[in-house]
Amino acid sequence: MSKNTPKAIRGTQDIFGADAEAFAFVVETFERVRRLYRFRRAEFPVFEKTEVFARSLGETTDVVSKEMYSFEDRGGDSLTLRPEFTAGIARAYLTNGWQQHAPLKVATHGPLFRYERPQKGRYRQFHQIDAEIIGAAEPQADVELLAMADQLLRELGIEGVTLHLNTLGDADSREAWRAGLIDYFGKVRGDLSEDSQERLEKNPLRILDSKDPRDKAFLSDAPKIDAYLSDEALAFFESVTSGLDAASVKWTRAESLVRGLDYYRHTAFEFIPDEGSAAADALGTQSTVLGGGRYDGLMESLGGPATPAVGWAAGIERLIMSIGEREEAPLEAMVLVEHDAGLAEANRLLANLRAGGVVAEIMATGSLKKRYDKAVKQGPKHILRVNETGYYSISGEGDTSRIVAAINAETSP
RNA sequence: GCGAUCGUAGCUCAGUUGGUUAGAGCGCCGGUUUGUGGUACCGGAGGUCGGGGGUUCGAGACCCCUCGAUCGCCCCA
Repeated sequence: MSKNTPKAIRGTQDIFGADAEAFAFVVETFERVRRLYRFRRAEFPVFEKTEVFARSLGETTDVVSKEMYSFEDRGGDSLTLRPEFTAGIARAYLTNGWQQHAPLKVATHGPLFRYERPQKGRYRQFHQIDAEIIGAAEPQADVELLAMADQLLRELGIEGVTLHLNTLGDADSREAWRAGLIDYFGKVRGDLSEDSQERLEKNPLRILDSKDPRDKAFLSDAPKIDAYLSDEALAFFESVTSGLDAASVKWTRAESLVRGLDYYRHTAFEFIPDEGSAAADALGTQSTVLGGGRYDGLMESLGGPATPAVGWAAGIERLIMSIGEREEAPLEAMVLVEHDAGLAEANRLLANLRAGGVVAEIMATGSLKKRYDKAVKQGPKHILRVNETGYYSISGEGDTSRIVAAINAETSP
């Protein structure tokens, strides 16, 4: 490679071969499952006005303050490449008058952008599948959304992943809990890690999942959300869990599972690989494979009416790591042109084979020996030989009926 | 933003305490053998050793800077 060949942008990836097949498998499976649950397909802009994210995520969050790809366009507007789906979908819901479709179930997928240090399972351009239910306040929506996620993971063949479930309560419960945590951790502030001392100011809930041993000593006695839940919030959570049980979605209570963003209420969840599972090994420390929650506070932050909603997103790259590589479609028929005079006949054959649904390739360059060598290396089930007089024989084991039918088919006009 | 490890051919890597024209396997191209199909053999192309400075008679190797990769921390899917 010449030194003046431009390199790829840090944190981006060129996906090819078995990984690309796995990527397609994830998207195709998601599309199939999403139809079963009647989620409607939607596409959204890759960039939005910066305020869409700044207002919904909160100016002080790490994502907004230091991880967004923001730029000024030629008209002087500040735009941002989407760092997540939810804010843009909320904006679309409000600006398009989609209240008329409420409760609206939407599914989408595509690239997202975050200026972060790349590491295992994290990229600056990454890809997610995403599902949201907007305008539904009932716990039934949470149940349906989670059932869909659970079925998707199973259909992807991902084993050893468990739904970790928590509730953050309604706005009042959440605030009271937050105050309780600040009070509790504030008393031992000096003994906390530097990171957690900072979290105490910015994001006290996050202290709960600190990995620092200095913090862990205080976690077991920390106030629990359950002590602050209103009757309504508790009833909501119980409806969700009983619904999951009825739908046989396995889950485990995760009292320290929280969300960094303020707009989350009630249900919060992540699908996390069990310790020691193959998926856990494959994912390293980026353990969460699918996560989401209820975000009843979001629409108002964008100037819309109070609108309840739940959603989740899953990183396609992480799903790929959990399911491993996928084979490309096997080659069924290799048309081997022994003599250049047979090229026209070979092209006729190829057209017929492919029209008949047969996976076919042509080999027509190099010496005769090279042609056979290269043809064999591609592992075709059958080789169709063509010489200067045309097609003359087929070799290989197994059923050839589809191929023979295609060979003999009338040439399409 | 912080830390650790690493960057040699298209790919995977070797390269002894610094010492002549930087190597191997695979892949690619050409050829020989073979029964016009997986074999074996012969030959060839392909590297300013990530980039830039420095130390030295001499740097792929040592030092500094920089870019990138990988794995952690923060944050998060």
